[in-house]
Amino acid sequence: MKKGKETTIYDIARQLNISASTVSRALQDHPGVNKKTKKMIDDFVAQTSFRTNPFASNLRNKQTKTIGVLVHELNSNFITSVLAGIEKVTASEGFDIIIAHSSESGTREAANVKNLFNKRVDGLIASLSFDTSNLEHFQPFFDRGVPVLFFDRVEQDGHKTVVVIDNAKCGYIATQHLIEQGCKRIVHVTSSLNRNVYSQRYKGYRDALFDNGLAFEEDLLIVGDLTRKAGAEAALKILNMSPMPDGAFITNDFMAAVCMRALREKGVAIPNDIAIVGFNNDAIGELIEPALTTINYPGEDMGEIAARNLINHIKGIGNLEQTNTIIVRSGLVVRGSSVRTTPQTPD
Amino acid sequence: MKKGKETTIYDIARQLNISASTVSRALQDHPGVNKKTKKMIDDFVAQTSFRTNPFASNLRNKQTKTIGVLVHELNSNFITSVLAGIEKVTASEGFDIIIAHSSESGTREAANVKNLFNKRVDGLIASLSFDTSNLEHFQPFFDRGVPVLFFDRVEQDGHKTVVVIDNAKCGYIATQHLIEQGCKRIVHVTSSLNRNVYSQRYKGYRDALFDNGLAFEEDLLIVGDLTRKAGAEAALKILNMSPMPDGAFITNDFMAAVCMRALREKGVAIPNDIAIVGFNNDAIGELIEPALTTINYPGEDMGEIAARNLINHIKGIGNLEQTNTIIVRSGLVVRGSSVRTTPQTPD
DNA sequence: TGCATTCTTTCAATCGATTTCAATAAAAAT
DNA sequence: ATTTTTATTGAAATCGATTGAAAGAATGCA
Repeated sequence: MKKGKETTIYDIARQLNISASTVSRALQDHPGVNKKTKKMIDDFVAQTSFRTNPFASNLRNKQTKTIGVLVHELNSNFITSVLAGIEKVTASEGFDIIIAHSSESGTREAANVKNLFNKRVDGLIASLSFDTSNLEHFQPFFDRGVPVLFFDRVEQDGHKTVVVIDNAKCGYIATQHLIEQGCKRIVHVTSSLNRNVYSQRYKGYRDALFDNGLAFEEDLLIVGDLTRKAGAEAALKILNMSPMPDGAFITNDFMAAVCMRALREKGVAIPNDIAIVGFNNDAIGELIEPALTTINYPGEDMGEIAARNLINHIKGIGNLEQTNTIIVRSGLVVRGSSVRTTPQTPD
Repeated sequence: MKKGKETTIYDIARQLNISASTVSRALQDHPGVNKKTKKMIDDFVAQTSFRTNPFASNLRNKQTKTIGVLVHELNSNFITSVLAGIEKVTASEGFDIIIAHSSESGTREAANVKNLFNKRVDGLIASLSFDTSNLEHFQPFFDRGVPVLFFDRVEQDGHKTVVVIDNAKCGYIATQHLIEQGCKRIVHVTSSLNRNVYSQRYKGYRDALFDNGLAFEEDLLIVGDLTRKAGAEAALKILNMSPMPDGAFITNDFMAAVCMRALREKGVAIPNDIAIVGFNNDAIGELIEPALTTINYPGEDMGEIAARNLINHIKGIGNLEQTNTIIVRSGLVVRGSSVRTTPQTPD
């Protein structure tokens, strides 16, 4: 049984005394094949272990039926949800996905992009790494007309098709919510403001402060990466502020959880001393104490929408170049970490 | 710039007035090519946008440089770590991975296996779904001699190559630890005992009880799936037991976290009323209160080891058929959820 | 100088599926 | 009965890279 020759359409043709062309056509349900002939071929194929050779076929067709997915990191709830969404659509359309992750490094991202290009994916879905500053490395795709669709972490130049949530609005809602809980001094813990997601949330935060007549202070902005260490440092900074802030909008649930734990260990009461809102609606939010108020960020939907649009473009239904920005709905999920249980003392 | 013709080695050959064979050999660093010729070709290629056509190449070589990864679910910290480990190795070896997930369904698993087979992956790394009861659907791989390596969730028939941790030992250690903390009635919350990982952990649990002279009672075994709902139900069962157990070994950190939260909401003190040990060392364990004692389960290492062995087999270095079982080290991580802070009253 | 040896390069076949064009057979129309 | 359509099928070229065998060029040796 080991490593025998693969059956090919020629083998089938020979054994049925017909030509390979007919076999090929029959297998593709080409209309111009006699029903009886097709049945004969189908029956025969069902008995043998024939599997079509995708390389021969791709070589002719110049289509790979594969799309590349480039993400900044695999170890996050959000990303795996997106992948699940993408997978759902691609699988049903008979496309494979090749997943590459950049570990937040622009260099690795560029290498991955090049690799996916060489593998001749029919399209690309990408979320940019932390320190990606331009899209030069995507140029081969653009030049060759291979569709690229960005999601979540995107460039804000407005010339590319992107699938995002309204980060500014979410930032605004989160901050507004804290203000409504009586918070007057709200810190914002976030990451590199060069990335659209973070700069937009920051913008929303600033706008909400402004609209409510609250002053913004530089000190209230804490920028770090998204590691556990950064979360702990943020907590430390918050503790050392005086007066201590009474609210925190943290750009990521994991960071928020780390922060909360550190603060609580120092005896800070949440939400009464400081109310907290996270971002992402990760599973973790419901398991920590108090449960975390957060922005629901529909990863699976984003994945589905991205994949659907890309595949439609590839298939010639719809056109990515017409669609510029697809905004996925998102919203606030209120839980214990932000809802004050005792009345606030006025200043 | 759009969709121009791809450059091929024939184009290169024509423009340099040499034959395509020479170009092909030069690009593969074949020794029998004159240094000057090679340099000329390399220089030329560097200027053009040539990229080799992997389909033509695969068609000849009958190698896809792709390995399939079949997992039961994407939405877990453990699995993404495994994927990261696999990706690390495969990327450095120039292999692509195609990821498929079965959503814990045996039917989808079979469909995915078939698909990966048709895509002609050079090898397969798989973790079985929940309700997979036999390996029939892998038969095409076995028949054709395509290497398959199972990890974590495996069949226990001993004829396949597997990468696992010593689940029985881990179950034993976890239980022993609880006993050393003074626990006398220890529940075990787990999942389908048809899966090796859970049955082995259960075995370890039983052995530890036995070795310490503690009786096992059917009631102390709670079997469910790994959802949040199942976690909440388990907590309810525990609450309704009388006398209430004083220890819990839960097969998964997420479930443990859900359980803990539910118990605490009912006023149960952890670890003093009930000490808890989880399994997996997910990030969540350090963020909940109290922090969760757990078994460290090195996903990334398993991924790396699996990929390394598979690729070595494919490359003819080493042979999977000689290696039967690879056991990855693992161990207990003690945190607050299991360490009693007040002395236990004797019975 | 003549012949053997080593280096390079080319020729041509191959991998397997697809598709254009032509050929044949069968059915329909005149 | 003959011509025109229509339905099926087949022959052969094509996609692009690879490789064994053969030819050609360059070098060594007597």
